[in-house]
Amino acid sequence: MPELPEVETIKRGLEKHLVGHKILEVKILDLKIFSGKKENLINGQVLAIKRVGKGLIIEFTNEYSLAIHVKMTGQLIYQGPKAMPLSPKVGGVLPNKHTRVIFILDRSAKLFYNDVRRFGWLKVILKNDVMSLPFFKGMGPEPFKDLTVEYLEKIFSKINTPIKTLLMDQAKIGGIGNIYANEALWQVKINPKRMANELTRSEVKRLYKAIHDVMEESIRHGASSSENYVDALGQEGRYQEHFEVYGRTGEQCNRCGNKIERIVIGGRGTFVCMRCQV
DNA sequence: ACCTAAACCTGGGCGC
DNA sequence: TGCGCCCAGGTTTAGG
Repeated sequence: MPELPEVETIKRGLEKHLVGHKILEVKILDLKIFSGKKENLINGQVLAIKRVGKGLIIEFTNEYSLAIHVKMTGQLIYQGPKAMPLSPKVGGVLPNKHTRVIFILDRSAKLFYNDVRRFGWLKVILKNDVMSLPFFKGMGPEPFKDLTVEYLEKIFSKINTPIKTLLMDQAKIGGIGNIYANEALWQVKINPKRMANELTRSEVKRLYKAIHDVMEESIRHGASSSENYVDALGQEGRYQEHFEVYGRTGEQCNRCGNKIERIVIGGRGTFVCMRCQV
């Protein structure tokens, strides 16, 4: 699922390829996922790309921004004039049947938004209003930015919910989703069912480091394409090859050899080694 | 206020 | 072959 490392990788790709382009035309193929006036983007030049949690913001030289959330199955793919082979997850050719928006750019380039499940959204909005969107407004501190051990100790101590559920709560911590919550907890041998307020100081400290470690490693490997994630050029990441627990039900734990189990916490699939995660 | 669970979607995998 | 069912899950919304 696109979480911080996946969205960060898309962001870096767009910074490299999309910045400087001008939008000539916007073709909206699915009204459900697009809001705001597309006219406000026409002839706008892309100035900067920002990421807030799992959300993206494309800023233009005029007073507008395009806020984007790809949710689970959204893909944002840039195609320059020289076509480059795309991952099979994109279907090889664009547009495909899941293409929801096509941005026609100057210099014979295009930007496609594909989304199988149609949960994602794109909003044209005044720059000054972006952070007042409910999604951005409620975002908690983020790894690699303003998240600190002291903050984690503070919120953990007063929240009575399983640690894994809390890690994925965007209002408390921005950017962590199911993959990295599972992976970080395995790294520090903490059972995802443990209540957040029962963690020791040392566990919180190690968890803080593990969150950064797994995400940094993921970004280094081009993020995770366990589902249909691809980067801004339609290429797959490789971090799924390094998963220790996520999606590995029935396989052996690389640390103790026990079988990885799938349990449900907060209505979400959770992967855990019941022997070494206590 | 705090916590849980359903709803939103579609395609893929499974059992029959 | 095909039908029905379950599952994936980030965020919002509704309910306890």
